Amino acid sequence: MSETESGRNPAQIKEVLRAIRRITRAVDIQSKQVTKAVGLTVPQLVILQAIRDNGPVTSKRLAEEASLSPATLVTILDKLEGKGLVERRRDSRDRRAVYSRLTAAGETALNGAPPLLHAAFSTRFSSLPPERQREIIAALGAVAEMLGTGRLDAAPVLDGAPL
Amino acid sequence: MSETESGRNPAQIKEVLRAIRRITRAVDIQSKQVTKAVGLTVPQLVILQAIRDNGPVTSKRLAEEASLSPATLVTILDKLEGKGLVERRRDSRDRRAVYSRLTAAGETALNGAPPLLHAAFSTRFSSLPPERQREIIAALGAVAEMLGTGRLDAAPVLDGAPL
DNA sequence: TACAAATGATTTGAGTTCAAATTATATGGT
DNA sequence: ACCATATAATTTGAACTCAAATCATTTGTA
Repeated sequence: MSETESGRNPAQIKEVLRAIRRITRAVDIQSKQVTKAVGLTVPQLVILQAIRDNGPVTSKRLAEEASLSPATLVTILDKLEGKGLVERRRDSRDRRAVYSRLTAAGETALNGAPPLLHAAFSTRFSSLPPERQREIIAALGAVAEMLGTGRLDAAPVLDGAPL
Repeated sequence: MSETESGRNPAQIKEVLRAIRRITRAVDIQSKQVTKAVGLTVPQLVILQAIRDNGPVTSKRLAEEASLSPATLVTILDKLEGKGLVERRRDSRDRRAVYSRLTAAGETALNGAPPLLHAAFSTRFSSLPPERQREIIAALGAVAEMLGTGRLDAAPVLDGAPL
């Protein structure tokens, strides 16, 4: 079945789509498991981390940081605020902007949180040769790029791993 | 801190997670665009294709084929049946099983459907050297494998190794 | 000054996704 | 035959996701 056609190759494209679906599903399932274990979903943990790592930060920036739409971000922030893990406050200078910061409870929750990707994945991935790890990350990044995510400030992603 | 070789490399893992989020987002956005253009979402199209390619087929098989949970599959099948593109019928021998098939309208809809991944992606991906294409597909597959083979069972994600 | 355009956050509406519980049917063991 | 277990589909409940519309505020321009 190995025809090496140089033009469009729908079969290859289909493979890509298929792999993406498998990855998405695996992540979803993992997310449910984490949720059951810690009471926080993966997106919630991601945002919590982003707030911790960036200090008081606007919603706009958080959305970019986490590759989420503003709409999605707000719903997650609503949940986190509802749980008392995050505090939102309007900037007094520019009253359109809203800054989020962790509460003490938020810090605590984050410290007790599990790794965001399945432990088994971490183990397997870490046991690959560093070179292979870089290849995989580069490939994922390339796919994201080609899919048009480009939009973002793409610079920092490619530290010494040229495609 | 020199954590060069202690095994785990959180930074790399984080890169992977980040890339996956970007891919997921790109696919979501693409899906919305397709929906607006065709009136069918990407998952709906995927299932439609799977039915066409597999003939009358059980829900269980469809779920596996598309890497979706049974629950998700049913809701999509509900939508497709509601639109008159798919027909479900119980097997008379094994009355637990339900077979889906395309209606004439379903065939038509599928013939007019656009490629499932953004045209821009197809162009870019197809213009890569075949070898690079294979590399990327292999990398995606490897990630799916490492994530998915979760084989669940007993993998308590406890011991609070924080991220 | 006044008013339009831009910006930031939010709400609304529709869809997807999963686990867990439920319903219906089949199969295997006693 | 009878009942326990297994299998297939479905329902239920809770999150996530986005685009588009909306509200509030700021900035730029006539």
